[in-house]
Amino acid sequence: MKAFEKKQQDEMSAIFKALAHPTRLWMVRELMRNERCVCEFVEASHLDFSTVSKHLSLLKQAHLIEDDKRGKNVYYRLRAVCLVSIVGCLEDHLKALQKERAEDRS
Amino acid sequence: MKAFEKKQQDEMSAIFKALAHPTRLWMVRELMRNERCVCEFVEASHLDFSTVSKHLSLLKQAHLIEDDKRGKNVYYRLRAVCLVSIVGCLEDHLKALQKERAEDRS
DNA sequence: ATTATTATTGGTTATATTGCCAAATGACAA
DNA sequence: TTGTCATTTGGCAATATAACCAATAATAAT
Repeated sequence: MKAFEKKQQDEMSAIFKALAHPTRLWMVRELMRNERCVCEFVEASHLDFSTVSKHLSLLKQAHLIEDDKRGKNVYYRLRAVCLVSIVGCLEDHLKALQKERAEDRS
Repeated sequence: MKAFEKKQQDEMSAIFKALAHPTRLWMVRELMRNERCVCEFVEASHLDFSTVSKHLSLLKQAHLIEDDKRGKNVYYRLRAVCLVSIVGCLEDHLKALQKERAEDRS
């Protein structure tokens, strides 16, 4: 494999790794609806501030979200628009699997 | 969050986790082209047979691929067709990022 | 039947990830 | 300046992951 292909593959698996944690996937899906500040995630998740901040920073490193300091707060929003279609695609896939399982049972 | 939503979210992050390892992502991309038997992956990756087998079994557990024993060999093939568009989507995203970086440098 | 081939499973060790706490930073407010 | 609020960073303990080797299973070939 050529070097730039390898690099792209590693970047892509870093993106998947960022989405691989339930909390981070939840965060991304929240940001698909609207921007949010860190404290809103803290409140909704009952996780420590530091934990939330680290999850967000990991998503940012993967270039999936971006941030923006306004007043006292740091606001995060979606950067990778393609996540919307990716999540939609996988939702359909999971629904199809569930339907298969339901039919197998009957 | 409702229970079935939570379950779906966990299943989805399991899918992302399965794709998060460079070797497994490579495997999926190979299977996007054609079915392959375990020994072909072993040969191409220079990894141990057991390592390859475990990676494949993880992808199978995530319902992304399926297998089929024929003769001496176990053949794996893609099950989740949506992976094709997902990978394509992310390739475009990464290319766009790279272009941005190139423009920032100039 | 015996042996060879292909793949999976179990066990171990090294490394990575996650979560919390405590401490540091940065911006606004008094 | 001093203090306060929102966030980030560093450090630590618990848990999860990945790689290899060895042992086992299943099937094909002799």
